[in-house]
Amino acid sequence: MTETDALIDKLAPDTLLRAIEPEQLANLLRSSKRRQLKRGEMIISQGDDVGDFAVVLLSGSLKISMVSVNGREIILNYCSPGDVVGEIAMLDRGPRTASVSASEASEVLVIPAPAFEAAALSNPASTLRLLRAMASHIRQLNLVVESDRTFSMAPRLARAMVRLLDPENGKLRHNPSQGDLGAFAGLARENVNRLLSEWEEQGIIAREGRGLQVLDREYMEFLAEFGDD
Amino acid sequence: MTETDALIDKLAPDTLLRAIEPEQLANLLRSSKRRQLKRGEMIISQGDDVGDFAVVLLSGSLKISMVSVNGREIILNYCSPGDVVGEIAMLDRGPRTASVSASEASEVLVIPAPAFEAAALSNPASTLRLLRAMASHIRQLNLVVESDRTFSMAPRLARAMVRLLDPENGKLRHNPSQGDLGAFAGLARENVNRLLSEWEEQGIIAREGRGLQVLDREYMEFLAEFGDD
DNA sequence: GGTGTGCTGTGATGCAGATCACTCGAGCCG
DNA sequence: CGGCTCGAGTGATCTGCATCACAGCACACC
Repeated sequence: MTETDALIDKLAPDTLLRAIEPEQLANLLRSSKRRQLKRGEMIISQGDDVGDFAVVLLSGSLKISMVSVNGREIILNYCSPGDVVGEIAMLDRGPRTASVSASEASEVLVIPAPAFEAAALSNPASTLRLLRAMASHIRQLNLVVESDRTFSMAPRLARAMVRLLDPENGKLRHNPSQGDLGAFAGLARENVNRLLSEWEEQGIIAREGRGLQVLDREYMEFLAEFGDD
Repeated sequence: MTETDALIDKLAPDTLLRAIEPEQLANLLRSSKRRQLKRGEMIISQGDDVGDFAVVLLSGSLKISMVSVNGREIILNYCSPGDVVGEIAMLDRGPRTASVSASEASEVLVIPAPAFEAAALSNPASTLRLLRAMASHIRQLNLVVESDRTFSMAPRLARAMVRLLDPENGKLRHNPSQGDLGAFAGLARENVNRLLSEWEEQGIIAREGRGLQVLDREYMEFLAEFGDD
């Protein structure tokens, strides 16, 4: 338990858990379970029809994805430590419409609905933080719809890459494969490949084995914002 | 003021405003302004960089849309009385990334951010209602991304029409033109036309002037859920 | 060593759906 | 009234991107 406390202390300062009063937090930790996930392991499966818990990522990285009826995988988002997942089905009491799995070995906190709600509502600061996080999520999704509908491949991929970009070092977080990038940005793996090759040739990105490095961030962000028409 | 009270009483029983305690509600009404909108009039414009108010629709119907850089209009959603709009930019304090306009003569309540937050947070029931509404919104958007990416025209249009369907009478709410339907479902107006003609021929829908009536709802919902592959 | 299994790289082909280019009818108004 | 704008309807064309069909490569596991 104290290790968890330690972990939480290490989280980014603006995460939901950090906004909860110490005593409420202790409460929440008491009723939650920590769980270790191996790479690829699922914590939430699309189709489960009771979503009575939420998950907070403590360390590692999670992938939120859904498989549509025709069998194609869509990666909705990646998560970093401090992020909350699974709140949607928990809050609106609907079925799980997406899966969550570990994209690398991870540690999570599994919080039962009542404990989560109690903690989130326990003080206005944490409630507002949750509301703001959900608001940003909606804004983000609106942008995804916009680019899916009106952008061509290149700017769509650029937008996906900017979303994954680590501002610190210009590398992509979560180390997605080309296939993953395709599922995230909404284009075929083959075309991801072609675009990356092209960008590498132009010196916009560099590839070192599995990882991608964005060299010309200006250009990338321009493309992500305005397309190439 | 009392007229507004009367209006609110007439709203569907499960709207956000109805979940607020009477005294808080009175408070909120005091600091808010009612406003009449003519058909087409805008209440929120994409690009405004302060979003310090939210809007509750009292009567009429609103259209939430955005224009992407390449000039195409995307209709994100339609709203019915009782719905809240503009909370996203208000909550996360970002710029307005979408516009809201009246798709018919409407009456709205314009609520300043502080009053809105105070009211929403004033009791757990209203907070939870707001959280749930936002959760459903996110779920809905995930489905939109799914269909945009993996469905062909017909099921995409079907999904859009099901979203607009009034379960009472099988008609479409908000009377969208074919162009609107296209912007809502993500396909070209010409193709909306072709699909509607086809469906009319097959007796799945009927057209009476501007309005659309869904005759075979089973079929429509099947298409919307499973596509046609 | 051999034989998976997963990711990458690249050409050739096909097609769904956007776009273009119209016509036609229905208000609406100066 | 003629001229306007706005929506519906419908063919012909064009093209971006998915799909198919490979080949090469690293790394694991027996």
